[in-house]
Amino acid sequence: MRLITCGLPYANGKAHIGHLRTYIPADVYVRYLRLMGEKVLFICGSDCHGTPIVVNAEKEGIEPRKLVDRYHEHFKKVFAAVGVEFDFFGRTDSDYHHEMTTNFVKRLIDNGYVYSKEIELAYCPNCKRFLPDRYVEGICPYCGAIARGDECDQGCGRYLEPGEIKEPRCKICGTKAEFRKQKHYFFKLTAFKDFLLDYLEKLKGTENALNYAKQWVRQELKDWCITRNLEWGVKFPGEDLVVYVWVDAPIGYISYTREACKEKGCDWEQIWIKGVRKEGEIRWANITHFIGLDIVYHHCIFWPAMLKAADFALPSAVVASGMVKVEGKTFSKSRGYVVWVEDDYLKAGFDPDYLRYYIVNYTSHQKDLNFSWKVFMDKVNNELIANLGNFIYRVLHFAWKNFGGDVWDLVNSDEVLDDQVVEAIEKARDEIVKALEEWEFKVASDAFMELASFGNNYFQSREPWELIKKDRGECAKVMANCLHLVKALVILSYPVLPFSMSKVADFIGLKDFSFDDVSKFEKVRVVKKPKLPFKKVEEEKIEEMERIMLERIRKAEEKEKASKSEYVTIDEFKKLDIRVGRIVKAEKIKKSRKLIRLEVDIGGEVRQIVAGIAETYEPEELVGKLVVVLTNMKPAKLMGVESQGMLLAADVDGKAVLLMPEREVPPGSKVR
RNA sequence: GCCGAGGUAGCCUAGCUGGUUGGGGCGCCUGACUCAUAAUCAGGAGGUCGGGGGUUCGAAUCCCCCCCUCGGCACCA
Repeated sequence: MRLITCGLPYANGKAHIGHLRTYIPADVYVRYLRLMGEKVLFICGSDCHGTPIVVNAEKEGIEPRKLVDRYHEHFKKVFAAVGVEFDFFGRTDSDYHHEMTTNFVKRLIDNGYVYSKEIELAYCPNCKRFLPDRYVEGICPYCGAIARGDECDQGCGRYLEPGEIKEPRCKICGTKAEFRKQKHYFFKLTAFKDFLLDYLEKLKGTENALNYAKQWVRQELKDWCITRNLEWGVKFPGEDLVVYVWVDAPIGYISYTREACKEKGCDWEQIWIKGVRKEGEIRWANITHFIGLDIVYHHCIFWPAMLKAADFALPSAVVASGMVKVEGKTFSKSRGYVVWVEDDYLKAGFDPDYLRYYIVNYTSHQKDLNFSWKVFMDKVNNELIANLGNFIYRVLHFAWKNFGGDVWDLVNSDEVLDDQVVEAIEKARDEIVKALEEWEFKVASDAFMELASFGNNYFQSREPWELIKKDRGECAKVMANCLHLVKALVILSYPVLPFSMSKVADFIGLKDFSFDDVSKFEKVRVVKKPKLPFKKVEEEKIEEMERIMLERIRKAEEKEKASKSEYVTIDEFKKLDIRVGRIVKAEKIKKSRKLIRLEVDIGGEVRQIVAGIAETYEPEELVGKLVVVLTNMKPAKLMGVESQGMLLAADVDGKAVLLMPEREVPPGSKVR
């Protein structure tokens, strides 16, 4: 039994075209393997833990599980709708997964690969808890931008070590966080450097994944903190901590396999523990991981090290899909360059097979894929329909109309197939088999498109529409060849186009087919009135989709503008010259209710400042006090008196309460 | 900055252990045909193979420099 997995979708948002770039090729691959007679288990499931889910659930005021329920069901629905058929689709917040993870972690501990260490972590005194990952917000010590979690994602992009972030604040309540020591657990990743170097040399898969991983391992590995301060997650044995989500998520592959095996009656330990063969230090399992480029590190480094440490067998291949672009621009949910599978694609009524074909056929699996509605329409109408669909339909329709679907009465069944037809079919099949070995799904799909093209050529050059008038027998012979081609095309393209080809298979009474049937001689008949296998994509519909996308991009731009003006960059903040000053003189401005005229020493210079604080303060009590002054405020006249600065004060029900330094400082001290 | 992957006609690409006129598909132009979802078939136009230098009898293919795009640079799910 061979295991194929897909990276677990994070149950924190809806499915978009970026997800499908991994799942659809994986599904295509599995369907091909099955047609070739391999026994395959295809599993996946939701990744349900981690801080983003907890943070978002908190924002919505619901339990994390509720949030997870929502997206878990969403993904299940979307996968079914686009024909990605997993044997099992689990979730990591299930009991079976928790049990598996706990046992796995215990094995890591028992084998001596886990140790504890005290580290300093941000702690919110208000919420009375440690702030893991995305719970902290602060200032990047390198560039001064606002940093989120342990990453300066708005500014320099650097990763921040625990304790490095300046002015940490709790993301939930906004309280200033403090650093407190706490014991955490680390996985001895460094112990696996040589092992990983060896493993990565032998691991199969796409180069984009393997090269990255090798480069990382050659540089420097660090031990890996595998615990977090959260309620939501798998409990770390004996502590009030949960295991880091990236520890428990891949273990999902194992727990889902076990559940799938319960249903299918196979042996999960055979797959994950015994493996298929041993080669030096490595015990290989027959497992292929399909993932996105963003999680190569976890699958090629953490994961094999964990498996090795826990005494499991190791995956044999990691296949990483390239990035997705939308209308030529880098994929971005926040900027509107996104195609939501359900809302944009499925609800608009497009055939899922079209998207499958586009994703598989646009370019090599490893390269960037650009999704454009215009290109989508062109590919579907000009390639899928004009070539493949047209050939199938013209053959079925012709045979049905002129022969009632059965051409065999007029054909001597032996020697009826043309050599060139047989050759073309075998060539296409061989190319597909070879392409799949290299995970080149475009090459595979090009092969059956080329066969369809051959079919059109064959049909055109034999002119059955002329033959039918002169020689029905000859015409039947040509059609026998064409029907043979249709059967081959149905089988060879079925993995990419399962919905449409199932329908076509039905027209010719083809059931339970496999690659062996591709070149096998059978008397193919049209058993029911054929219908068009594909419906054309309408130009108006595409224009509508483009409008929707443009509108979304426009809205995103507006939103970004708005949010930008809400934030102040450090440079903008630096423009403000804020200093501590000592009030040397204070008097009420006559005829005013609120204004007090002050003379403030801001370090060698005395400024006249008018402040609206008379409702809260008497002039007498102000003299001698230290206050905070914005000194480069544009001067303005109030009640005829010029104010050359502004006192900073808290607004309490419309009344000013002055900010004062917490201890004696020299006037002129800069505030920052 | 460092590392990786790329830059081949409007678009997607093959070729890259150097060797006859750089292949194919989509689009475009012309013609043919009508069984077919104006589908199909034949023919054609279109490329200084990112730029520069070098090695060689000969380079898209090897070496050097530069430019551009995308991604990664780790405890972020």
